[in-house]
Amino acid sequence: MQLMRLLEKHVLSGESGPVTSARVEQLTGWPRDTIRKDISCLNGSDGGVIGSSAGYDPGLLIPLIKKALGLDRSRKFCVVGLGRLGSAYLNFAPPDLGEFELIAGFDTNVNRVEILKAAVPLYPAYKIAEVISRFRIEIAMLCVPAGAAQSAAEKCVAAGVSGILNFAPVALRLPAKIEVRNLYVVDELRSLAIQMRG
Amino acid sequence: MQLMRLLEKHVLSGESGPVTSARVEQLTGWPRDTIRKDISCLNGSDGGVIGSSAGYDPGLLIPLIKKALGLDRSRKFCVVGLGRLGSAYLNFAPPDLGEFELIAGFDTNVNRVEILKAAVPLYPAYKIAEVISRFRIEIAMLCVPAGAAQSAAEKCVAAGVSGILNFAPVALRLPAKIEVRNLYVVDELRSLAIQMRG
DNA sequence: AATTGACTGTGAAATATTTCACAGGGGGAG
DNA sequence: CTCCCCCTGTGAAATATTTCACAGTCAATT
Repeated sequence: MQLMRLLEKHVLSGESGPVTSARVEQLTGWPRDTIRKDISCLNGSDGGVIGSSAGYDPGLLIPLIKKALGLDRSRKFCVVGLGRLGSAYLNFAPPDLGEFELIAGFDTNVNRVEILKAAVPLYPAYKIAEVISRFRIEIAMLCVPAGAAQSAAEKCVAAGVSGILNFAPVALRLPAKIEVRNLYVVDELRSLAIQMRG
Repeated sequence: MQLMRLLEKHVLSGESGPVTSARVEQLTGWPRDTIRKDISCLNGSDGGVIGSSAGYDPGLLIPLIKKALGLDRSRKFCVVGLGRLGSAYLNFAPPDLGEFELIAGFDTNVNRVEILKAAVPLYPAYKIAEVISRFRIEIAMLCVPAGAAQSAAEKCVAAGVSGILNFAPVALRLPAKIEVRNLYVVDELRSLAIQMRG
């Protein structure tokens, strides 16, 4: 009932025309029954129905999914730590604008801030508080080294960020109301290895 | 029953002495009951038991989890595409050796291959087949641009790779026996936003 | 205009997972 | 030595999810 959150991306994958549950199964590996069941949750209780005998119209389906998941408004985010990982994401453009908006990049190394080129302004780390609160940035992508992660996260939170995408292999300790999502590459390798064992 | 795959990392998080299910709950947010239940699956049918009234001994628990999940042997992997993202992971050292072993890096840009410094040998892309099969590399971290992902993946697979960690925002089409794990940053942002909506 | 085929919608059945509740058991304090 | 408290282990109950089966619908084709 909630995997449909991930559905979107694949449906978006550059195809046009209606999408069938069977096609989504091909693309994602999730059973078509589950997909239909999930999508059917979006059907209005008034009997309004999304799919037709031709499948689903992405132009109709995707906005509905987004609304259901609360992804129907833009959120501002920033990149903290402009090492290789962080700077890789500076050039990252979300596929359709209006969902997430990259506002700024930060690094303690003033040289980097001055030298790097990016489509958004870069600031030295001491301006984190100011910039985050000025622009009302909601999300921080944390790309700093493990040792710096906790304190950088705390700064962001103090400045008003309420969600963190954490690339540092560290379990952050933050107030419970702050949402954290960890992207540990080792864990992804592990998960992959487990799938492969099957 | 299978979330214990993710358990490891947090238990590993640099503490010594026994770990209780309540502590794991603090660290991970997963309910302690679930954790106990999951771990109890590892208990021998002969009545042998892992935990004690003090909690779990990580030195005992972790190897058991690894064995249960098939993570008790080393797997070789390589990085394909040495742009900012790929080169970021060249310096990436898995926390405990013996689980994953980085063997090589590849890039189509011969300059990069020559200039970049890394702890492992770097090769031009045309050597992918040779190197992967020579070293029997099992996993490829795919860090190439979206447009190059499909063909790079096919090369790796043809050379013998059976698992791919895909960082390119593209749905790869590969034989079903190949395990693919996609790391789409946008999707992670989305998941985070959904959690935040709660 | 009727027939065929492919697709969705959805209750009901089958599974899987999570939560509960409580029976041990061990360690430390007194 | 005994009591107390905090732990695990685990069946059973409560939920949640997935799978099934099939009725209903649209579109294209003859």
